[in-house]
Amino acid sequence: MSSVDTTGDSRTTQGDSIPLQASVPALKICPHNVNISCASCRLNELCLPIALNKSEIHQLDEIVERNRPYKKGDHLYRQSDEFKSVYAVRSGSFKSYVLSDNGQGRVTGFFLPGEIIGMDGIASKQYANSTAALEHSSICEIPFSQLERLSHELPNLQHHFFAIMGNEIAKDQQIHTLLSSYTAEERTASFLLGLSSRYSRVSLSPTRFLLPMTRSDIGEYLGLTVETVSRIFTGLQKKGLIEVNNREIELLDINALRAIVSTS
Amino acid sequence: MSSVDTTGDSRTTQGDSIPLQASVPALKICPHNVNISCASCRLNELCLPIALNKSEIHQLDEIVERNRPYKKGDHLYRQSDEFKSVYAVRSGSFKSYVLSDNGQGRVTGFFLPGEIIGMDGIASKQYANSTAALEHSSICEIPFSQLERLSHELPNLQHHFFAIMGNEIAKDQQIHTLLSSYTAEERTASFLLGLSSRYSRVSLSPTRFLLPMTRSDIGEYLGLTVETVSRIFTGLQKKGLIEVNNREIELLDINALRAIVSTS
DNA sequence: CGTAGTGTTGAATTGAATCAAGTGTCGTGG
DNA sequence: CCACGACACTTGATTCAATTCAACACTACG
Repeated sequence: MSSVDTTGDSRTTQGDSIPLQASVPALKICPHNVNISCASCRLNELCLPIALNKSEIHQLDEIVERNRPYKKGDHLYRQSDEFKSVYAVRSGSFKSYVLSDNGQGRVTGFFLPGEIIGMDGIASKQYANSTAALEHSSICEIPFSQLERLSHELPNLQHHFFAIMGNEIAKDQQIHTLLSSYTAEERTASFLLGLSSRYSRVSLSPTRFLLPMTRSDIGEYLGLTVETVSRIFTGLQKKGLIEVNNREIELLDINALRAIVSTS
Repeated sequence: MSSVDTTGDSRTTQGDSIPLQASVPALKICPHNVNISCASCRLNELCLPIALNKSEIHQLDEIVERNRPYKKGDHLYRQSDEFKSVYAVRSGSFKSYVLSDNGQGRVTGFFLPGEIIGMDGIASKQYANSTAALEHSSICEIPFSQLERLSHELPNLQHHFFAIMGNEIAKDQQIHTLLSSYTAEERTASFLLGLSSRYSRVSLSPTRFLLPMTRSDIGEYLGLTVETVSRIFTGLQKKGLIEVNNREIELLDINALRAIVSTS
């Protein structure tokens, strides 16, 4: 299942007209290589293998399926599909969303390298949302029944997966607080700071990165309209806290952004 | 630990001046009995023991600590306390909340009998919120390290606890959608319907129950002010969809409430 | 019996949504 | 390589849902 092409970095620079990635540390993680193992994966310190020893990692490797890369817009799964696997992002990014009755979507999450997708399907045995690639991306698919079996054998893995799920729960509750009491500017600042720390987690710049999602995605995620997100961005720019050019963003004053968030 | 008093039902009717519980099926689950086992617990079909066989339930019983009942306002734990246990509500109800920097609280969840509290602390090893009893309540405390150990031994328990956590994740994401795109009326209707199905899950009336929380708690949970919650309640009452008397509520037209929710 | 907490209602204000009109950007096919 | 069309983004003017401010009623408890 996986001696596909290597696809390489054909699209690393997709979307920048300015020669940006030449002057600064990489703005992207790229290797969409399918012939990689957990043991050699650059993300193994923050993904599932964390806390596993060599032989355990090898066992994990056995159950991980590395599919061919996903193009922008390709779906990992759709709402109500039978739950089968969780997915670890290896490169690129994804968004999860639900379609409300009136047809318009609401984004429930964004996923960057090293993060786990699909845990919302565990209980009901079907996915509660749809998940699509925001750019050319690659994925490790982990069939859940096998993950359960292996967790049973490896207490470290069980412990770690409990922790991953607990982390998801804690994160979701922070968002609950964010949405229930923060203003548009506070939400947006918090969102940018969140992205910042997630990028720095995978050794990318915490102050300069490309937004893989549209303003509309951000708005749907934060409970705001596109227009408001746009206005807040230009507002923050005018205050000198950030610098936005299209999808490229630089956080000029992290502390001031933090101050905005903790106002609430 | 746990041959404390039995405390009984001293306060089952706390809060109702109208002789309500005489005329309808019990509005409350009451036994705050500490001398109960998972095997004999009325909630064992929906709490942790689900899917366990007799001998497995017995093993679970061994690690569960049944503390003395909690009075209204008593805390299970506080924000930043070291994470040690998860808790299953046996009777009564609880709320989780965080205090924002400016001092005012934000409710992150309500917990009814059979539901599990404290999973937000698993990843970071400390609780992300404080949790307090909303009324006289009783709890089963399950030390997490022991739950992990036992989960390792009992695949059924591991499977079920993954499901419980997955369910929490799915539920949190529904709230994300609720908060990011529903109007005040839609949120409130959805909240009432949610309570309704959770009460019916523990064999209480799905159409007539006592709200254990204040309007202010509801507002903080739904991202609304007290005044708005109050206005929405009276609005729904005027439309004939519900009947509210203080903390006592009756859902007169569930379908109409559902229609409000799915408008969005 | 009085006081603190809880809940209701009204009037004024406001933050974000909506409506509307544009500009900018990207990918496609000629 | 350029032109075209679709989509993404911005900005302004107006509207509206919910908050805020304010006053008051009810309830529960020591």
